[in-house]
Amino acid sequence: MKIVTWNVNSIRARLENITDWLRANQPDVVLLQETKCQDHDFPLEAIEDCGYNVAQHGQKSYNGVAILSKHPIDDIIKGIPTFAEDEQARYIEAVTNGVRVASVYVPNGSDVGTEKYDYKLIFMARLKEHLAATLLYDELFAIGGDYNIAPTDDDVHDVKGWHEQILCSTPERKSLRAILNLGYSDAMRIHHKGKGPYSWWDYRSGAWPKDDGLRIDLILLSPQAVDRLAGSGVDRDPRGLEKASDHAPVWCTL
DNA sequence: ATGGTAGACGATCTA
Repeated sequence: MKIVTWNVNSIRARLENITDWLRANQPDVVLLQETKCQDHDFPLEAIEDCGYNVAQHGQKSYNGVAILSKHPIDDIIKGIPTFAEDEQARYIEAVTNGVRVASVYVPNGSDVGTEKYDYKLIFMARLKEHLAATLLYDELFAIGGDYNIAPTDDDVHDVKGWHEQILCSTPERKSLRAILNLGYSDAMRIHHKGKGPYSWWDYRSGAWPKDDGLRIDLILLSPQAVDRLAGSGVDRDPRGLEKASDHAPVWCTL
């Protein structure tokens, strides 16, 4: 069973890239972030024509998350249950093919010390509370998403340039460590040690040709899921295409 | 301290 997380930076602007990739790669489940549309504007037919069921939690202009699955999708939860007051569409969870899956779009945080940064840390604390509670179900559980946090310096091309900057600051990394410390694993790091690979390259300043990237897109797995983990990786190819998202798909197989 | 690019949307905001 192949599970993918992909920040597509607008599903409507990226539709052909996405459907081409779905047809070529045939993953079982795709966890999307930054769909950037309300539910009624989601290109449902085009995705269904690729063979997928859809669960979505969208909003106008910004954010928006979705779950695509070749299997039936049940028990859909929209928003983090421990963060009911959150007005932004950044979390969706469901059960499909016997696996609980979630798509999360963690706030970017803008700059260290800003109001948006505070919101990011609150979001991470609420996410941790929910994941702690869900861990007690002892299920196969995969939480894929754009965490907007590079876990360690190995996940950063330009370590000096990003030192204590947004996406790399110590409080952000601690908030992610706190989730891992509950008992979740960063799937990619089971198979890939050392520097890289990255999952996001800024559109600005020609980051992609220089491979000046960060690994901020992760799939976290419950212990039960890690026991079934077979492989993981980043598919860099879609990042090099015309009209590419600034993020590449990150995958694992159970 | 700023700028660089992209998307939604229709002036800026977010990333």
